[in-house]
Amino acid sequence: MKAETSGGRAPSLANQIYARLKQDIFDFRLLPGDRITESHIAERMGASRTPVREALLRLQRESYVDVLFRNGWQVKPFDFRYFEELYDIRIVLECSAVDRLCQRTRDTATQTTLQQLKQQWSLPPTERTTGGPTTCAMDEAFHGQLVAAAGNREMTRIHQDLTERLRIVRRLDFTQPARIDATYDEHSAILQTIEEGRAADARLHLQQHIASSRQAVRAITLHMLQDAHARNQNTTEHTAT
Amino acid sequence: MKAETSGGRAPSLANQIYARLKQDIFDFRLLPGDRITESHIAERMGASRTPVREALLRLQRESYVDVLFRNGWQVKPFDFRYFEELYDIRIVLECSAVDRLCQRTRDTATQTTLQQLKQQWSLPPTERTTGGPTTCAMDEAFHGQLVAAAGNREMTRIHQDLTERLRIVRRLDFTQPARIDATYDEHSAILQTIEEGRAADARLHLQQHIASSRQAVRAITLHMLQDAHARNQNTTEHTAT
DNA sequence: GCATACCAACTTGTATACAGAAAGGTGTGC
DNA sequence: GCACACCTTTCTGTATACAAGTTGGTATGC
Repeated sequence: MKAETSGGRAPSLANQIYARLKQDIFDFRLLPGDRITESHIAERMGASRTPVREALLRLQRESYVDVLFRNGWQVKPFDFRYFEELYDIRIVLECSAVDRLCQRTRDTATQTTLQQLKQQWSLPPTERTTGGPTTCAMDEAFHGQLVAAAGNREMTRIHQDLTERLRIVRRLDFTQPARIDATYDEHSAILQTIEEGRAADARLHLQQHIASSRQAVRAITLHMLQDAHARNQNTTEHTAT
Repeated sequence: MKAETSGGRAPSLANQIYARLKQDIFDFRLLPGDRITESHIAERMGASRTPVREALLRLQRESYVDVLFRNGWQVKPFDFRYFEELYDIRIVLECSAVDRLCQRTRDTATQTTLQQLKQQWSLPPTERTTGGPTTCAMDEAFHGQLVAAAGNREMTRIHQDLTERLRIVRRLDFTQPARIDATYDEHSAILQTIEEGRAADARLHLQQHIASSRQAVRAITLHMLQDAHARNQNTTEHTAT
């Protein structure tokens, strides 16, 4: 999972800066709409502009930031339609993966994967994890493994990409205990229907599962964003003068 | 369609170099497996290493090249499975788009798009274009518009990305007159079934259409590649000594 | 007091310089 | 003749210097 571009070596400065910047965006230290410059980041990270620029260009290609011609960079404003579209693509990709899995229920590798997942998600309520971040990572892994099991490596890559982009809003889904419980139940149901080869039902379960996550996230995101904005205005009063 | 990162301005050196390098790969001037260095490209393009590096990093993220740690760059070897996987993802995405269009056949915008496409593709054999590159571009546009009409901008973006990556092999499909004729017929059939709201049939038509393209391309690619390798060995005899 | 033109400070885009590391050739020991 | 070690070359990764251009403020004219 340490798939850096340089291979197994120590991550390059550019990669480190990339990760830190992304984390800053995720943790709302860099707010959507904020303006930033290469020099400031370079100074803050204790590096030169070159690796900073490389990181920013990568973040740009991943739609996290925009460059204004000779006028600095901007953290991309939140676009709810964008995230909902990503959710829809997830539904399409994962449904196709489920379809394929349903056709191959007799395949040994498929069975193994399904058994492993079942063991992880068919737990009684008392043994379930309750930590938000942990559950979030587990949920990501579940959907990722489902797609990966279908065997299309490139589709898996695209799905990982979607997962990355959605993480910023998705983890907010796992702050409510009710949603965590629902996740366990829904995952179990999905696995069960796949195992029985009922493709149509499995698709439906999956579709509803993802849709409800999307629904839950929408309200929370808006709230968090307003909160972060309020906090930001309290700490740094650059509105005066 | 001039969507450069810098906006409406003159394309930056980095973007120019990116485009030229990609064209070199497409035209088999850079063969899969070839080793290249930043300095050589910089010299050949009359620029410094900085924009060359930016272009290479972008090509790397798009799976055209790989970087070998402090040991140059390599044009990625042809991976047929990779291309077939891209074709499969196209099928999944476009089928979902067709599904959505079938649900919205009464929508005015949908009808307009369908009518436009129909006018373009429901031509008698005598009025059809026969030029390979032209037909290829038209085919790309057809499938792109189909996805775009479904309304998911992000899915449209991913589909464009797939189209870009597949172009290197896909254009080989339109060198045979029989395949061009088949394309016209198949596109007409797809549009007709969508208009009639027969989702299942439309999916089937589309699926077969893309699959046959994939099939046709496979053999041709292999042949072209061998050809290019042979030519390369004749012109540059770096095998001796 | 208002509008306009100029100027200075920043910012990105590009070029160049330097450092660390890998590969391949060369020479030496056997 | 063969193997191993060293060294030179070369290449990427990073830092720094320079060029081109935009923005915002200030001063001047009206």
